[in-house]
Amino acid sequence: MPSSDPSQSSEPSAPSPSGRPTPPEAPELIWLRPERTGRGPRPAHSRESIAAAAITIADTEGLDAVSMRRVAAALGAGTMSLYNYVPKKEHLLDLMLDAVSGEYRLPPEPSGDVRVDLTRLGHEQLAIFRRHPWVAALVLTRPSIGPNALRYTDHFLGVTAPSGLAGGARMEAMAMFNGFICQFAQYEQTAAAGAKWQAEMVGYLTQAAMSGAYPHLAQAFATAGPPPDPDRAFDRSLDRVISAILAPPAED
Amino acid sequence: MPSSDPSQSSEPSAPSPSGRPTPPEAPELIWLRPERTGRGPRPAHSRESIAAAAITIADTEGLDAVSMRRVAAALGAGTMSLYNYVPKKEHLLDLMLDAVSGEYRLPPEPSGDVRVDLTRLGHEQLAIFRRHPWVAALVLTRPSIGPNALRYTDHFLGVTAPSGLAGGARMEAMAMFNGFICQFAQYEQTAAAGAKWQAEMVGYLTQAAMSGAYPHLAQAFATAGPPPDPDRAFDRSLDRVISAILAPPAED
DNA sequence: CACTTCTACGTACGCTGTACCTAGAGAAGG
DNA sequence: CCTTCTCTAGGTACAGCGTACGTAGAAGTG
Repeated sequence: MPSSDPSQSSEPSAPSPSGRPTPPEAPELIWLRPERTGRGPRPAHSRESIAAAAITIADTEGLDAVSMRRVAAALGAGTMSLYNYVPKKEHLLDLMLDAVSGEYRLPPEPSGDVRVDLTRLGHEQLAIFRRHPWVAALVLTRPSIGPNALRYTDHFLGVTAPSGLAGGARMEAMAMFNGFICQFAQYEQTAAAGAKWQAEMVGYLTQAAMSGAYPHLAQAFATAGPPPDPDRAFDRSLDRVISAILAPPAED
Repeated sequence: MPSSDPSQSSEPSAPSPSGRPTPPEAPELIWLRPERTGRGPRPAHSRESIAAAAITIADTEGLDAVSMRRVAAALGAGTMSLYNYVPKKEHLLDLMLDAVSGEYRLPPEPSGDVRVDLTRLGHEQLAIFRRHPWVAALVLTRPSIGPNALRYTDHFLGVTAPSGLAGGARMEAMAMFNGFICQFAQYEQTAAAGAKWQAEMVGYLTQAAMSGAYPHLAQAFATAGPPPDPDRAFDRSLDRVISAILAPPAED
């Protein structure tokens, strides 16, 4: 089928006539690139194994430790060999995120109570974020929707179907839902990262509150009780988010 | 006063007796470090001018272009001189974020209507995020509270004071409020970043929806109307967030 | 068989953050 | 005054990063 005349090409996207074939329009999205074309030798690795290796590194040593060299070494491959599987490092991150999204255990059928289903889903999401501390920060800055994330999306849409909200509204709802949980997890992570940082922060805040320059902050400090249990705080806020989601749309 | 006997030092935080004085406990938080100690020559730059230079670079060339060398060059200084002002690059980012927080124009008195005040505040925040496209991604991953951010916090607490919520609850409310706006801005940014990316994403999604593997996604696609105006979508979702915030706490 | 197309991977480049060191400026103590 | 001490300025250097490019060989296609 590629035997058409190569001489005339009005489009600038045509393959260059030079030595290297210059794959004409390699999609930016890695999910649109086939993992295997069938020609040539069989690859020694798979996207799955690559993602797993990278995730192991990120879990144990942090996301900064995930470099192309490091992952390649973990696979027993040369550094540049990785680029046969992953055109850019960003795509490696995409693979990692989607692999983590594969950890969701989604019940096959909605329970019938939207609140119950969403609460369950939220807890599962938080558990995943806690299991992989690097995920929250990554997903906040890099939205990427692989096959497993699509499964999650589909599940969310199914669970919220009885709410009476339209498709677009449920998409927005999912964005709010995920966003809240992500940020909660991210906050937990940074707080847990450095005890010294947290101690200094508390000192700085109290000092600021007592300086008189921030009266409402001082008042809030005074009326604030003991630091809340994170799990209870999560449940409380998640409840608010779910309520916000399920409220009937405003008639403006 | 520092003429006490240096021989015995029971505390491990004492300056080491070696040649270098080893600044005993430099705080990790840059806001706890004095900008100037009074000794030695006057610095040629200020935190403010450094932050301004870095912000200009980030605004025009993106956050990735903000490197220590680049900022130093913009200031007409040697690369390593920057480290006299900023112990680590992270702290430069802290300076940038707080400088941007200084752009808030906060009305001196609450209007009396909490919803109105919060809506106004949200719009101002979104405007800032749109003015500085790099801020959203940064603040999502790096919470840092400088003096200007404290002003904002204080304002928020003041505005929400009539809501009847306790101090801690209003802190959580602020986290949700800021988090939502941040994420909205961040989504806008990534969507605006690459038209090609967006086009591919749409193609990928529709293809996925039609594949039959994601029935609810397909259904949502079918019932979804035209892509909503971003400003209207923001207002709609912001309204929901404010409602969630102002709802009385659950009595569980 | 030849031909094409793939994989594997070494080398190399430009860039990053920053540890360390040397000068010299200028305030503080005698 | 001079000495001393602390600060600033900035050069050099290093380890590590992402990745462009080129080459060698394996595997599937005609």
